[in-house]
Amino acid sequence: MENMRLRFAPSPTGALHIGGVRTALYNYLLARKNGGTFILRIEDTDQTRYVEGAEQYIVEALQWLGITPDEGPGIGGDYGPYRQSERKAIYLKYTRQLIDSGHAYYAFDTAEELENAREKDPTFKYDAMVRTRMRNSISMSEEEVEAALENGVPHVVRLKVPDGETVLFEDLVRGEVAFDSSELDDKVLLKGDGMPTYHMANVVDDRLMEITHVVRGEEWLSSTAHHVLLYRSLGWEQEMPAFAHLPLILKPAPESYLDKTTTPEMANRMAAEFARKHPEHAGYKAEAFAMQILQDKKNIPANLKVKEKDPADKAAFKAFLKSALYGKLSKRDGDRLGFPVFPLSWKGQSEEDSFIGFREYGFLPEAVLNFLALLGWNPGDEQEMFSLEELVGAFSPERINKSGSRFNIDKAKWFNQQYIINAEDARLANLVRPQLEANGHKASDAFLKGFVALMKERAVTLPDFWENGYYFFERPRGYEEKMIQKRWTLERSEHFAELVRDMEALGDFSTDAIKATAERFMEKHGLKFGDVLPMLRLAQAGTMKGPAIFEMMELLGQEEAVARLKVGFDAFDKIVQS
RNA sequence: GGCCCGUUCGUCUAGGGGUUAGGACGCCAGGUUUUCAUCCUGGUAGCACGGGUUCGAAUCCCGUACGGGCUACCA
Repeated sequence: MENMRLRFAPSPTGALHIGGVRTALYNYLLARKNGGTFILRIEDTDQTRYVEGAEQYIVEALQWLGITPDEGPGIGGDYGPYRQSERKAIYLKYTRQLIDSGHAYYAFDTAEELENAREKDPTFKYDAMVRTRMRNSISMSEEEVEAALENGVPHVVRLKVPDGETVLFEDLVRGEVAFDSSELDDKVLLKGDGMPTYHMANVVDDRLMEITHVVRGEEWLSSTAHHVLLYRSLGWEQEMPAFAHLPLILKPAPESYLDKTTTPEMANRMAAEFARKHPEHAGYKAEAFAMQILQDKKNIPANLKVKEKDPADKAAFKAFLKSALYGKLSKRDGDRLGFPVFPLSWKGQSEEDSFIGFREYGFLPEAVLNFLALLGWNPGDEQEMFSLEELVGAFSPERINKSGSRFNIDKAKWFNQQYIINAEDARLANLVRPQLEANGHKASDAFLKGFVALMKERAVTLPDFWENGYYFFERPRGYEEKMIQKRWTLERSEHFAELVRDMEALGDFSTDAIKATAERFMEKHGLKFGDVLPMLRLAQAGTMKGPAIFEMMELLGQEEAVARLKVGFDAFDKIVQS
């Protein structure tokens, strides 16, 4: 298709959720794949939910991931402005057009009146049936309406949804979707404060910005019928964009994070949260029941069926547990489960509203991208590793899945490990340097590059470099005693003193030379690799885990490596003596 | 409750009338490695259920169950 134009249209209400990032990614991929345009549009029509810094966050997050818009606020483009708050006059114009053409009407019902109506009848819907008995320009006389408008009576504008029509549209992911217009309510188009609702602003902007494809989350599927009606009423049915509704990202499967130790903890947390959120059920001891359900993991879904005969407390707790365990991935899940669900860290007004991001957790952007791309889409072959460029080439909306996918942090970590292993040493060195500095260390570029080269196969996230390899920068904090008790004797200690002298005398402290020295030593005293190398390792690192010991010693340098041998072997003596 | 969408190993998924139901993560075992990790080999585990259509159904149809979304002057 020529001139394909797609947009990512987030609302600046806080940190951009990982699901939003995926929506942005899919829009970007589709646009790039077809040589089209990718637009960033800020949907800031809700003044009450506007959050300072959220727009900046969105821009930064997309930038970190390399999902760069062609048009947008701060970028420019021929279809601006790209913030909806700056387009008020435009929405007003089209709202008037809808009123004039009889597709929309003024409604003067107050929020309280509507609330009351809903309280009386929970199924209340502002539709063709009820609009004739509400206070609006359909039920009122022309004079009454004019007077109300002139007197500044607060009002909204609603879409006049036709009765008894079938609204059909083609979804790129789901195929044909049908709604009976009698089921649809008269959605508010223009709010009391003069701002448009999502529905109005979205449709108007998509048309004016000549958007050809709307790719968005499944939560919009239900209101798409309204949008189709809006396009029709505005006379834009021919230019209506194609729709693709993405499946949701769901919470991780409880089976993946619950084990013997976390289950009681989780049960207590769930019970506490339930008590906090539902004071009406205070006194109900939920812990025991939560344990019972969580322990029998395989049966969670079946068990969670809420039966009417259950006592109210139990039924309410079951329903609560179900949504806490399954359902859409939420902001709080990150903290609760100990991994990020946001691209970047976000510092909100409170602790409650602050979250760690993938970047700060130690993920590489390409790993996040790769993981996210495959959550709800697949190329149809068995390729798993994709660069952004490769994704552009392989992407096709037809291959987007219909059902929601559970977030799986283990898979994300695996991708990250793969990308770390394949990353350039110089790049990793720069990413790791801040951690050293935070711990009061400095290192040369050459040393750092050597360090990451030795450690990168052992790092899943960036902080692992420091946490598992701190001993490259400071002396071991202690020595794992088990191997020392097993292999070290005072008799051997005397032999090892000889090895220290040999190492100290070495003119060329290269890996090969160190190795040759160690081998000569072993041969002379009838020792095996297993007798000597663990001792060298422990003296250098304090732990049995780590990279190749001779290479490690070369990187540390002769002076430091030999010093560590001396200090270490002395310590070993004390350990076996005590 | 109503409307809409969905359901293949624990998870992400391929497969869309005849397949030993394939791959990846995880887990387990073995190999390589002085250790850990990487890497390699193998294993574990799945078509929600009930009807139908058909010679034959994971695949098509209907129903049920389950899951999700929407049901605001929020997006």
